[in-house]
Amino acid sequence: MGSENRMRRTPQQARGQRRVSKILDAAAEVFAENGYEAATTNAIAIRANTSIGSLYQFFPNKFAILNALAKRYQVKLNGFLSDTRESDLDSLQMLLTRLIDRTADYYAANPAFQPMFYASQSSDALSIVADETGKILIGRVRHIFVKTNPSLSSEQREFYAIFIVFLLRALIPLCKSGDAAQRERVLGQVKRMVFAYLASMDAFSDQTFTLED
Amino acid sequence: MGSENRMRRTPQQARGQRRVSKILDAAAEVFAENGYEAATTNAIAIRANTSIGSLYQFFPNKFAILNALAKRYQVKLNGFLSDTRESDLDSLQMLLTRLIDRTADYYAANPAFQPMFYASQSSDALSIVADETGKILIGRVRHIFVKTNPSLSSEQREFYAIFIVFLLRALIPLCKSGDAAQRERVLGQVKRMVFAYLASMDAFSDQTFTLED
Amino acid sequence: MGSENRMRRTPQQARGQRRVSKILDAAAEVFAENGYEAATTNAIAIRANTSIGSLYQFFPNKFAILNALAKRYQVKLNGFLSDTRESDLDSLQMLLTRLIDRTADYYAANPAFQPMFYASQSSDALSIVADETGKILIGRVRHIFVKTNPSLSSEQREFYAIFIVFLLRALIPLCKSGDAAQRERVLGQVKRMVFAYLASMDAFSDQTFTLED
Amino acid sequence: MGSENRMRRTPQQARGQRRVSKILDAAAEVFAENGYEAATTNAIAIRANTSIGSLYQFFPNKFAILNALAKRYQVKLNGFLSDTRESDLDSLQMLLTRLIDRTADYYAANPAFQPMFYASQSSDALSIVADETGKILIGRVRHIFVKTNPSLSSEQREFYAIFIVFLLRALIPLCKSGDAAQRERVLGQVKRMVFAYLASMDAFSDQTFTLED
DNA sequence: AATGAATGAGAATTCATTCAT
DNA sequence: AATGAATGAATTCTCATTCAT
Repeated sequence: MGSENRMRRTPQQARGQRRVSKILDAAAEVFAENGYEAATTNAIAIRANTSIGSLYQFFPNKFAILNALAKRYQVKLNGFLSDTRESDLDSLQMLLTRLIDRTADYYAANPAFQPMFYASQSSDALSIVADETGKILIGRVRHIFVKTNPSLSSEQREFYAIFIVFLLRALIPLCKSGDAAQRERVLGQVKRMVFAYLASMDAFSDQTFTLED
Repeated sequence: MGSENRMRRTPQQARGQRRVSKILDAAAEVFAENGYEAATTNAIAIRANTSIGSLYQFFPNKFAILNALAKRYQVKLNGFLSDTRESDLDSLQMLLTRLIDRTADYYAANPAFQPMFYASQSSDALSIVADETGKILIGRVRHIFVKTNPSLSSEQREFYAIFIVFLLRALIPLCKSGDAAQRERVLGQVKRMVFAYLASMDAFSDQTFTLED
Repeated sequence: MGSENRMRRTPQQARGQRRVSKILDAAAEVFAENGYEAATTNAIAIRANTSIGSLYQFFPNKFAILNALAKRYQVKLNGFLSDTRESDLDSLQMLLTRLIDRTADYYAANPAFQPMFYASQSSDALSIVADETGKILIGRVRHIFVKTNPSLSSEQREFYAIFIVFLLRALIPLCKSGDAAQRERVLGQVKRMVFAYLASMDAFSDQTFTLED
Repeated sequence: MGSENRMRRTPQQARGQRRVSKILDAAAEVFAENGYEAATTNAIAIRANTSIGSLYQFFPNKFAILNALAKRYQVKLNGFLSDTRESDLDSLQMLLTRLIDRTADYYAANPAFQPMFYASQSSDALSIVADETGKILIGRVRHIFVKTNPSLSSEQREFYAIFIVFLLRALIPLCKSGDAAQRERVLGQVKRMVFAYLASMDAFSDQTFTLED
C-alpha cells in the first residue's frame, strides 16, 4: 500500500477541489457503466470535462481514483448513518428499522455505488472497497446488538450482524430507483424477514417485534 | 446475440470436446482469479495446456468463452436441481430445504462460479449470465409455490421467489468452502430466515414450518 | 536486476532469431542517433521492419533491448580480442600493439557502439554497459602486464591498465571511419603515446620499446 | 540556432539574475543526475525553489536552459584558463603543466559538467556543448605550440592539440573528487604521458622535458 | 512578475486476434 | 488441426509548455 494508491496532491484551491470532485463523479459513472477494468482514464477525464493531464495531476493512476472514490463513499455512508439520532428508548426493532431505511437512502443517493463495488470480486481492489462499507454496516449492527441485547455473545453478535448486512446488501438493490411503492414494499419485506428471523430465536426472546401485515 | 458470441464450431470428436472442456476449466479459473476484463486469452490457453491458435479455433473471441462457460454453468445447475426427486407428499418446507441444500452443493462444486458471475454488474455480459442462473433458481421456487400454495397470486409468487433467491445467492457464499460446520450453521440460519419469514405471512398460513433450535 | 532486464523469451526458431537480431541492429542505430532516452521503441520497431508487438514479444521493455545490445557488444568484443593468438615470444609492445589494433577494428566494425555507450553518463544503464566493455579491455591489459612484467605490483597493474584503456577509448574515435590514412596516423600516435609513456617509467625498464618515426 | 535556443530575456535586475543563476545551478544538478532527456523542467524548477512558470519566463524551452548552462560553463572555463599569467620565459612544459592543472581545477569546480557533456553523443545539443569547451582547450594548446614551437606546421599543431585535449578530457575524470592524493597521482601520470609523448618526437626535439619519477 | 493548474501530444506497453508454417 | 509468431489498435501515463489568477 505505497504512495501509489493515494492522491498525488490534495487540491488546495477551490478550483482544484471542484475538479477533483468532478473527476470522482465522472469516475463513479464510468466505473459503474463499464466496470473498473474496462473503464479508461481518458473516458473519465472526458466525462469530467477535463483533460487527461489534469486527472493525472491529482491521481497517480487509475487505482488511486478508485480508492478516492471508495473513500468518498465510505465518508458518505458514515454521514448517512450518523444522521440517525438514537434515544435511549429505542428498541432493537426501531434501531434496525432506521438502519435499514438509512442504508436504502444511501443506495438511492448513490446509484453508481452498488453496481461498482457490491460483491464485485473481479478485482481485489473492488472487493476490499466493498468490504469497507460492509464493515461500516456490520459495525453499526453490532453496536445496536450491544446496546439492546448485551447478553449476546460476541461471536453470535458477529454472526448475526454479518448475516443481516449481507441480506441488506442483497435485497436493497431490489428497490427500483424512482419507484416509491416498490421501495416501500421491498423495505417492508426486508424488515419482516429480519424481524421474523430474530423473533424466531431464543437469543432474542426478550425483544419485542411487531410485524405489520 | 450475433454468431460472434457463440462457439465457432461444436467439436465432434472426443479429443476436441476434451480440449474445449479444458479450455473452459481454465477460463473459469482465470476469470475467477482476475475478472473477465483482466483475464487474457493467452493465459487461458496456457492454463489449458493448449495454444492460443487452438483456442481461437473453437471460440471466435473472448466473450464467446464466457458465454460457453455460462452455458455450462446453467446446464450444471439444472442437473444439480433435477437430481431432486419430488414426491407428492413433499411440503413447502421440505422442497425449499432441498432446493437450498442443492444450491449450496452447486456453489461448493463450482467455486469459480460465484466470484465471477454473482451480482457482478461490471459488465453487461456477466450480469446476463448471473441472471440466467438466477432465472433458473427463481423458476424453481416459483414452481414450488405453484405446487404447494396454488392460491398465491402470480404476482406474489414472483415477488417472494425473487426475494428468496436473492437471499440465497447473498448468503450461501458465507459457507466457507471446506468448513462443514460453518456450512451447516449458515445453511441452518438461511433456512430459519426463509421459514420464519414465510411463516410470518398470512399468505402462507396453511403451511407448517418447523424451526429447529 | 529482476527479470525485467532480460529478454522475455529466447527465440527458438531461426525466424525469431533473425528478428531479434534485426531489432538489435535497429536499436543500435536508433540509440546511436537519438540517445537511449530519446529513442522510441516504435522507431526501433519500424527501423527493424517489424511491429511493435513483435518487439515486445521478445523484450519486456526498452531497457531490456539496451541490455541485450550491450551483451551482444560484449560478446563481439571478446570475439575480436580472442582472435589474437599470443605466442610466448610476444613482447609487451607487440601484445599492446595487437590489442590496440583489434580494439580499433572493433570500433570500426561497430560504429554505433561508441556514440551510445562510451562515457555516456546520461543513464546509469549506459555507464554500466560502457563499464562492462571497459572491464573487458582492462582485463586484457592487466593480463598482458602479468605475462610480460610479472614484477609489477597488482596495484600498479590496475592503475596503468585503467589509464591505457581510458586513453584508448578517448583516442580511437579519432580514427575517422573510412579514412585509412587517418586511421593509421591516429593509431600510430596512440601507440607512440602508450609506449613513450611506459618507456619513461622505471617499472618498465626491462621492456624494449621501438618508436618508429 | 533560431531565437528559440536563446534565453527569452536577459534579466536586468539583480533578483532576476539570481533567479536565473539558481535555475542554472539546479539544471546542472538535475541534468547531471538524470541526463538531459530524462530531466524534467518541473524538477529543475522545484530544485531551484521557483515555479515552472517563472522558469519559462526566462527560458523559452528546455533546450535553452541547456544552452545557457553551456554558455556559463564556457565562460567559466575561459575564466579559469585566463587566470594563468604567462611570461616570456615559460617553457612548453610549464605552459602545458599549468593548462593541465587549471583544466583539472575546472573539472573539480564543476562536478556536473563532465557527466553531462563530456563525450555525450546522445544528443546533438550535448555534443555541441562538449565541442565548444573542447574547442576552447584545443585553442589554448594550439596557442601554446605557436608560442613555444613556431616551426610546427599548422596541420601538426592541430593534430597534436586535439590529441592532447582528448587525452585530458578522458583522464582528468580519473581524479576522484575529494581525494587529493589520487588527484596528484593522476595528474602526474597525465603530464608524464604528454611529455614523454612529445619528447619522443623529432618535432619537439628543441624542447626540454623533465620527467620526475 | 510569480504561481501552479491545465493541456494534450506523444511514449511505453498490452493483448485480442490473425495467419504463416 | 495445431502451433506460436506477428500485428497494431487501444490504453495508461508523462511532461514540455501555456495561461488564468
